[in-house]
Amino acid sequence: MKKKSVINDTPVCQVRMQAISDTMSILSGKWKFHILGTLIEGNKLGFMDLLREIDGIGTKMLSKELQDLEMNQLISRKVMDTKPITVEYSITKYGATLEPLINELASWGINYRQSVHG
Amino acid sequence: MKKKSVINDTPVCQVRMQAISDTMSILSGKWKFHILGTLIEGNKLGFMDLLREIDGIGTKMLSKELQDLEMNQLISRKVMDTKPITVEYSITKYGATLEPLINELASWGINYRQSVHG
DNA sequence: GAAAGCACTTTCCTTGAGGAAACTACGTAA
DNA sequence: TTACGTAGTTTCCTCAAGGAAAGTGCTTTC
Repeated sequence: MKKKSVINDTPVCQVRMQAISDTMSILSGKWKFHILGTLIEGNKLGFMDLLREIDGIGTKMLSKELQDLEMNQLISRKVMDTKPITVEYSITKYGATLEPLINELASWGINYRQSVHG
Repeated sequence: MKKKSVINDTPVCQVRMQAISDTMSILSGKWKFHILGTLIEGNKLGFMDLLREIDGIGTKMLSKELQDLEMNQLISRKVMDTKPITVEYSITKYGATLEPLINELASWGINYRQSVHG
């Protein structure tokens, strides 16, 4: 019989572990943080704006990641009634709650770089 | 000629974006946060302890992820002079600086779950 | 001397993430 | 009428992440 875990076998740990998996699954992939970060900085942006802002991303991935983020209510998509139709992507109120997390991620990375090189 | 980005074209944004990529690259994969979280909770743990604590992980991935984390100075590996040799994995001082990030990740996930269901 | 525990490594395999390029569709400006 | 800008979708391809299972080497216990 397999031995049971000790540390992670408390309800609080299970919930925490599950929560981390949830968050990482919602924010999975190479581009989500970049898109969210750009939309937090830039307020309202079109598809082509995002394509230009986010260095290296292609149309397929941008389109797919935007759909994912919209599905999870982190960003909103609004089709504007302009001559060549334009789309406005913006961060939602809920998406904005990720700002502390993104800041933490960024500042940890900056410190890491300094401690490795400096 | 390709238009330039506007929002992300400031040095501070470039640095932030790079920092986020750095952090995510160090903490990439399915298991790093679970391993780090468990070691923060559990202090000193052996290979088999971790295998039991982290639900679903296999020996190959555990071994590989532990090597990654050790290489990046986030955990330390100490071979003990016991009869069947045992190994003590523990979080380093530097690895412990990830605690706020992990907490933020966990609490965001918990809030997300509540706001979706509750 | 057989089994079981520790700590891994190796091999083989599948799936999915992600990139490149082409294509759709509509409207405007030159 | 040709080109450009908007906003994507579709197809094809590759590579790396990750899982399963078996093997390695050592030691202690039954």
